[in-house]
Amino acid sequence: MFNMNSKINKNYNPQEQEKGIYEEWEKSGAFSPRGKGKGYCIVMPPPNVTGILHMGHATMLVLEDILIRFYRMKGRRTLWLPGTDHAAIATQTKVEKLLKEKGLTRHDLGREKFLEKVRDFAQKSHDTIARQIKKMGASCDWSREAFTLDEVRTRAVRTVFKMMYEEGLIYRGERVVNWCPRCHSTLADDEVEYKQQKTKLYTFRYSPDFPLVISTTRPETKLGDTAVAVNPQDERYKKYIGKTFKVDFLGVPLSLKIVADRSVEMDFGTGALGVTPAHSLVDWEIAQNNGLEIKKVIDEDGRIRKGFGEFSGLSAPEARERIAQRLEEAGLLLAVEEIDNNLSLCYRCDTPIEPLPSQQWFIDVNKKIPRLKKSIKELSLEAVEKGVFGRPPIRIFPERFKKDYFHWMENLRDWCISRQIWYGHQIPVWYCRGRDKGCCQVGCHQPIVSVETPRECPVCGSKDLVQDEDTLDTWFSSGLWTFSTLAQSPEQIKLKGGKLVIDSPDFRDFHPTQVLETGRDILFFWVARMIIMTTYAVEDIPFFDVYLHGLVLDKDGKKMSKSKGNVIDPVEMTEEYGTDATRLSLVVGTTPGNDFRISREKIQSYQKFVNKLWNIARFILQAENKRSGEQTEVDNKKLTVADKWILANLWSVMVTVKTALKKYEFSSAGEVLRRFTWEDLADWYLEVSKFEKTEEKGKILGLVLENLLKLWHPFMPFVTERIWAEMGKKSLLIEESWPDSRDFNKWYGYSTDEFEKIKNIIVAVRNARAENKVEPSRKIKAVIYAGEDYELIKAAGVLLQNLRTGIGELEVKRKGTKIERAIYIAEEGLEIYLVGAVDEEKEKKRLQKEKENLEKVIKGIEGKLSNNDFVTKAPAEIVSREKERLEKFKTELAQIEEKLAEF
RNA sequence: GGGCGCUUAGCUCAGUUGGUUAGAGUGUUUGGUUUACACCCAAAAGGUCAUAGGUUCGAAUCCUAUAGCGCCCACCA
Repeated sequence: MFNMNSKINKNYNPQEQEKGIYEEWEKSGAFSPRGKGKGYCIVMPPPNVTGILHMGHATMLVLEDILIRFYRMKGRRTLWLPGTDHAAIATQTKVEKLLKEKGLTRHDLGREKFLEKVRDFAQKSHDTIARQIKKMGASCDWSREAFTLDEVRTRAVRTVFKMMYEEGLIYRGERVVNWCPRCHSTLADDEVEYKQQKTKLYTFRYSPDFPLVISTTRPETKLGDTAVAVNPQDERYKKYIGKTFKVDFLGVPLSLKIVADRSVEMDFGTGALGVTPAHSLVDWEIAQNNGLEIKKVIDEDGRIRKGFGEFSGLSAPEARERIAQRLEEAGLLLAVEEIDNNLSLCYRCDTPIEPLPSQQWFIDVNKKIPRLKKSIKELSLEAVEKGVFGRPPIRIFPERFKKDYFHWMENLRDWCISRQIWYGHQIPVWYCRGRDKGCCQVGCHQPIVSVETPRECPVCGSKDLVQDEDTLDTWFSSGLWTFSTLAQSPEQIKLKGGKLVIDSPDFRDFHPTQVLETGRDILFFWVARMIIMTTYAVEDIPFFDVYLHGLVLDKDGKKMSKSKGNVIDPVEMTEEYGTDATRLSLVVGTTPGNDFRISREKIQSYQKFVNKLWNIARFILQAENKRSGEQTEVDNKKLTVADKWILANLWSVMVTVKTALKKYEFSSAGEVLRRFTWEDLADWYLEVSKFEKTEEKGKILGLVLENLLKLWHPFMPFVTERIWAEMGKKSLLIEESWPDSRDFNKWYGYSTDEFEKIKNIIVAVRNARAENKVEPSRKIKAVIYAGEDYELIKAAGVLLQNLRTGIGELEVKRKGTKIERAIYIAEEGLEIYLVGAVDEEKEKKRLQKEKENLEKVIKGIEGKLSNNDFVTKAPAEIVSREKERLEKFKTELAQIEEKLAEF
């Protein structure tokens, strides 16, 4: 057993405990699925191997660990499968930056050498990340750890690629793509970022004889215009539609067709749009619809290509200047104005994007899959809308994100999956360079798509094959994550009856996975793509539920970023305040899907809580004066009102926590537990137990602690496990079973009212003393006229005297006469006099305040009850409750008024 | 331009299907070496629930509009 001290320290020290406890868990095998229960699986969103863990990762780990520990304790056969993502572009960029410091580029090293460097870096990152995941207490099954780029996952990637290719969903084509001239790679639509900025809008004529005037922010691309588009409704231009004009644009001949397109806005600029099919996504589509010629002006380095007169060879910005200047000289430039514009930037390096036509691989999202008679888009929409393959619809928490999902999916365009970088899954396509049979000339580009690396061309038998240089978009491989991780070896991944089959025990036990938990910013990047890939390939949903957490912001509500220097490192926090405190701070007080702030102060406050729990345990273990592991039955007949109260409350906490966790309401579960622990247990019941010494107390305290530790364990695994050991338990808490409220149903029947009454009296006495400024050390005499509650108050005398009320002598009667010159409390239908300590001025003030309070409430209730509509229309139960309350307050008011009359 | 979220105590946030005098943490004030904890205990102050309408017997909660803040999507040539 780990680090057991004979003496229990006053303060809990997480640093001394956590490592040993984690090792103990790992050794026990508790992280691996066990038993025969129903499978419950979460596949961990794989952190990128680009460096270290951040608060977002920590949040993900904590939420998932809570679910996993909860369901594990509930007896499910639980698997949490960890892994990392190679994050192609991000990782490659990181390494390129490191090289740049030495004045090198990846081309200086060559593909193989460079990849070696990247793999090295990735391995180091991975090791750091794995260590950090453990530090957070994540109870995931390391024996099944996966990597998006390992052998098994590669097999899955290639197999799905081949399927898609053979079903005609993957095609290679020329399209306008987002091109980063710096990275020399394409970017997916959602990898493009926009920045608001001022740009010049040039309004000009192509040539003196051309009838239309157009506006543009990018004159340099106008060299490639092949049409001018106008709105079909536009009266000004209707007469030109369909005509073609030959013009001389600053020495470059253009042939411009006038076409109609609804996307052209009549009131923007001149209402006429110069169409540049090669360098604008919108224009490309107009060109497709009208069969226009595509003329490429800018090359992959961002320079003007040959054949454009004096402009060839210039960079795009240079060409822009030059053209503006020439237009002005020729008197064709009519206006230049500043407008707000969104500049497209590469999300990795902030370089302006150059839309370019280029040969890329795409997934067709609208083509019907022959096997399923539906398109990828239809399938993915249905999976959330009404369910597919006999599964219920995928549930998204919080539900509002469903709308975002639908909107995104409905507007999804063909997915460009090729990237011009080296790190990642190289596209499993080979081209034959054999010349012997004349069929496979260089450039014939008849692709060979294969899972295994092919040895020879199936057509000509040539062995001179070359693999496509490009790699796949990183989301292609992470899109397969929920099922690719459930294969243990490449051989288990097969094609059967057209669909992909994972022939493994894990897949049978754990797919579909239960819930995909991740940051709300990843919904489109990843969650949507998993739904696409899984429904397509394995004909099933990847998960039943999606839970999205918000972004972690700094204490000023700003996004954390290295450049702002406001990053709080989660691991550093665990070292400073303990992992349990860090975990709580990421869970309690947050709302699903909403961003939340984190600060040292917040974590610190939970550190205090952890310590509080530690001391609660310390007290209970001392009070019991034994650390017996075993619990004995409590004798129900010997319970006091306080005993019943704590047990009944514990019962309802059990139920609340269970229901909340099942609905992913982490925060409210934690809140309920915190309240019970600190207020009910520590502030009240433990205090009671110091004075109300009954035979059953020790047993009850032990029972409460034991169950409380179980309920807290998913949230604070370390400290609870440690206390569990202190209790002398032989087993590990992680392996214990969740308290089933049904086993404690008798507690449900216990009334809490009596002890609540005692509590209220005690609070009222403390308050009255404080308001009268009675010195704390001064004992006073109390006389209580208890009426029907005589027995109850009599029995609770020891509590009334000891729980910080400063009551020395206590006299309890059924009724009696008024006592003058005493502090007077009318509470719970009782009359309480604190004798000999009254400060007339203060007491008068206090009673006055009481009176005003009561009058306000009474007025409110009377208002309600005098309203005929309320009495007739509100539920009878509400009305009678109000009546009762009115009675009670009126009695109290009368008592206080009578007392006030003395002054 | 389209959509979403937020606006509740000085600060950070809860507030489940409308129903006691709207809660917590933190901060503030007052007072406490009380044999688990000063990382503690007790008490208190502090809110026209953004604004204006509406629905309802009853609204922080449902509806409409407005304002401010934040985010997402689309993108304007």
